[in-house]
Amino acid sequence: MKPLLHPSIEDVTVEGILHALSDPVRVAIYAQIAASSCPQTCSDFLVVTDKEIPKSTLSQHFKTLREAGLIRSERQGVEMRNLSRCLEIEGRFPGLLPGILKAHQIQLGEAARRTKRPA
Amino acid sequence: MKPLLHPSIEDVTVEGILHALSDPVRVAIYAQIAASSCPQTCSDFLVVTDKEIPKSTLSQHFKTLREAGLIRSERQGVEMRNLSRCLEIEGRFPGLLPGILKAHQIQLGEAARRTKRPA
DNA sequence: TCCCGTAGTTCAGAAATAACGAACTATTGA
DNA sequence: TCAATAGTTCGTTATTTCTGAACTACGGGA
Repeated sequence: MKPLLHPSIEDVTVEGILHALSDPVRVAIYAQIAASSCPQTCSDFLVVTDKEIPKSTLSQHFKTLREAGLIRSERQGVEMRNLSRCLEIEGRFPGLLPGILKAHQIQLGEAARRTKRPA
Repeated sequence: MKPLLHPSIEDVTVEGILHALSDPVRVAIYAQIAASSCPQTCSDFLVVTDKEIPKSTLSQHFKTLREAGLIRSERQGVEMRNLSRCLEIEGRFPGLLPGILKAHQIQLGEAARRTKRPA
């Protein structure tokens, strides 16, 4: 099995980051990894946004996030620990990730309000 | 010909914005429209990032930006004037676009420095 | 040591999306 | 009315994404 690919921080591109986070499932995954202090496994996300995700699809999503430079994945025994590279990215592109995550939060809040008080 | 579609600001999504700006050509177009005080036409972008873009492709790129809510396109005589909706978006997702545009600028600056002093 | 269970990756075919040339529509000016 | 300019739409081709099935990797018993 090929070793996992982690781009060095200077190879990370804005387009790559935006593409990785332009998918609702991936941005939800990334937001949780970035918000959590302890690393998250893939299996923590078999259900995202009330939707079941096949594990092969999930694996591809993690690959996309990893190769965009957003997360670092390390094998820890039988499972894979994923943690955010937000500090590195903040050093290179200050404000980018906070802006995206904040916007994501706002959108989540609006959706919650809509379902709570429907019309 | 169908009238152009402009989503109302509450229908604009973070994912849509990120997807629209995850393409190098589109982010370059949008950055120029956002930076310029006067509206820009499609034809201003037949060459972007030193690459010729076929006009049908260009038209699709503008459609993507438009339907993501990033720009407003208005016919003015024979041409189409495009202007940024950044104020509206800033009202809904504060910091999102500035963060992305700033990161884009940083990346442009690095690329320029690399080609000026190669190796 | 040899299975077995769990966690995740890889592969391959199908489905969805994007690119672009050719044909079309809309507007202006001669 | 005709020609020229600016963009859009359509249809085909190319690329990307999704997902089930098969596979790899590691850990823990018997």
